[in-house]
Amino acid sequence: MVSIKDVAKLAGVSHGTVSNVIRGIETVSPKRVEKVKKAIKKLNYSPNTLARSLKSRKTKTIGLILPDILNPYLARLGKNIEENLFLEGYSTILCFSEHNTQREIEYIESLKSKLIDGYIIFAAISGSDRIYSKILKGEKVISLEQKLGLEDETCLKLDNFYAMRLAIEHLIKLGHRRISIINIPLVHPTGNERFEGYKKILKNNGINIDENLIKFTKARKLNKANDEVIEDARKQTVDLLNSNNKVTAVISTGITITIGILQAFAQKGIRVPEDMSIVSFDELFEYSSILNYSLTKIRQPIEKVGRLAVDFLVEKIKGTKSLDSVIEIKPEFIIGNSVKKII
Amino acid sequence: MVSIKDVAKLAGVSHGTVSNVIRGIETVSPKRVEKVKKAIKKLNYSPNTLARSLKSRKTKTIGLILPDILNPYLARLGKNIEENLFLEGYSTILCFSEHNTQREIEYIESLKSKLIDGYIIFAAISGSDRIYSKILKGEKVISLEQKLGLEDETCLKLDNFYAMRLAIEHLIKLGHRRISIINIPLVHPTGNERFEGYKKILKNNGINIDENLIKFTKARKLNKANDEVIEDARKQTVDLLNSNNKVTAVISTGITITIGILQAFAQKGIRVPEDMSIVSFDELFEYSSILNYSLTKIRQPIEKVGRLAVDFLVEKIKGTKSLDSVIEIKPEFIIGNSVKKII
DNA sequence: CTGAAAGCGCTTACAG
DNA sequence: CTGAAAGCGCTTACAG
Repeated sequence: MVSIKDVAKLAGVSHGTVSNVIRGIETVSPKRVEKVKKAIKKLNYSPNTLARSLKSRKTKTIGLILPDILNPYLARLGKNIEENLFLEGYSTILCFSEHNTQREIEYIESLKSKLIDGYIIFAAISGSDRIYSKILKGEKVISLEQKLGLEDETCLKLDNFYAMRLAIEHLIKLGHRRISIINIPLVHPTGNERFEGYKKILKNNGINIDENLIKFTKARKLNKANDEVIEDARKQTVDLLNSNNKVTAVISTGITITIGILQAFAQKGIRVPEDMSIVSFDELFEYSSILNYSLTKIRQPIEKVGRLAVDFLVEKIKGTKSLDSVIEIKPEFIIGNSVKKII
Repeated sequence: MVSIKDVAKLAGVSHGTVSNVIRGIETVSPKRVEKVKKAIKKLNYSPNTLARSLKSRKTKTIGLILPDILNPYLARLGKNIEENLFLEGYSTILCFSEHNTQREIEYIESLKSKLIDGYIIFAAISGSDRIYSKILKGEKVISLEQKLGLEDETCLKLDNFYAMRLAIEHLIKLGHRRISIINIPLVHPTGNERFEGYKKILKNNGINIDENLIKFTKARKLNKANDEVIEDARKQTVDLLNSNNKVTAVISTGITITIGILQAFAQKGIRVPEDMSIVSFDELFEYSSILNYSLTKIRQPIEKVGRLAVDFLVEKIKGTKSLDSVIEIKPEFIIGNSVKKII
């Protein structure tokens, strides 16, 4: 491997000077810059990032931790973040926690020993674990969807209350009052917020809460696959449909749940929107074209979240700006034709 | 940051001894091992991987380059590889080339300067570019799906001829003779192999090639989105359906194409399998449950490919084994009910 | 403007 | 069995 010394020798200068040329330090005379550049080209030299990082304490590498990559929302978010980091000159070490906090810890330990410059973390289950504030002490962190409870943390999350309001008020406007929810487990902060929103907004609109219309998928066990969540959602929906409760609309709190709901509908011969209306958090993207109707949905602005996460992290690393601790992102509401007008 | 010297001081030994303890060198006396371990725990010391790598020339980091992550096949493959690498103690730097060779090159250059231990590469467009053999000279590389033309390279790819034979012979057995193909562009080696297989196997079965039944999606432009491929496939399928050619079955050579085909079917009111049969390379995974029939498909054994890719790469890095240059993987053939029996 | 030198935090022969 | 020392390939004051 060709080192800075080889370049220095060929160019007839000290290796400190070569370093200065590479780093664009202005003090080097034009002739020497020329000679060094020629030598670099001739030797096809590229600096050893490891050595550079050892001294400079910057690795230009970011750790991105996501629960998984099969969920299309997470896949797009991950892709978007990686892309933005690339544009900012950072490499991304991507880690999939498989919704497993223990694994997440292992990843973080490994990343720490690599001296990465910062973290973007979509936490596995519950960010309330105090463990994060210990192992991530002093690190630059952007958290997504849920806070980790760090001292200096910026969290980007959906405004779940607002999102739920969009969904429910749309349904009410079209005449629905028997509105079911298939919800993420409450141990998950997102599940909790969406559920609280559901109850409060119904109340605000003078609709009583009916326990029979409220269903939950089970909390994820370690390594619980998306397939199991789908199956949970399917079962809960079948339960819902089997009981005599006059439900006219279902709110799905996540795309994996939506898939389970649609399975149940298919199984019970329920047509959308003729027999049942549905509003979904998140979306099917390419796959949506397989349906013969378009889903009314709450769209998370992935591009915006990805861009903000990277911008904020870069600012944090540079130390140029102090930031709010929680930034709530407003969703878009996309009206398809999966909701029937019943008045 | 606490360094090996701090540990040495606290333990009252030289830092070389600390290093030996950490690396599990047997020559250190038990008492000192004890003292060092205590000091490490007390200081919460973890070695600086950068410094270690600088000397040892091993970074325990692998670069994984994929065209994108939204394609569900690639997402699963990526996840699987990352998981296997994690189990082997490697971190994964994941790079999405966006089907763009230029970007791929930039990624490789960046990874090289990070002195990563090896590469797993699913090349963007055509691996025939001589550029790879230059920039990857001397690196440990496993290529997926298509060869890069390196001196010492192990390539894992689907046995496309065999896969196509399974598809066509199944169709023929059920009475189909007017079999269309919607194909990946021929510039892509995979597209070429599948198309050659299509022609040869039809011929072997005494069926003449009919140009009217052969359609291609357009070659990807830089950053061409999956949506555009879907749209290409939809258009080609509509063309196919609009011409009077008595087609009874369609072979899709990839899942993105399949989505476009299904869009066209929906648009033209074509029911599967009543009005048209379909066999698809790759699968819809979770999304398949949205369809009211199950797709007959060629399933790539993702777990096997992921496992093999990592095993082979680890062996390559250790230099323990010399490997074949191309390893062809047999697919599974999953019979659903998207093919109608017409005899 | 330039080079010699110290140092980043490790690993790794080697002398004792 | 142990420690002193060289060295990995850089960066970064600092003296001249």
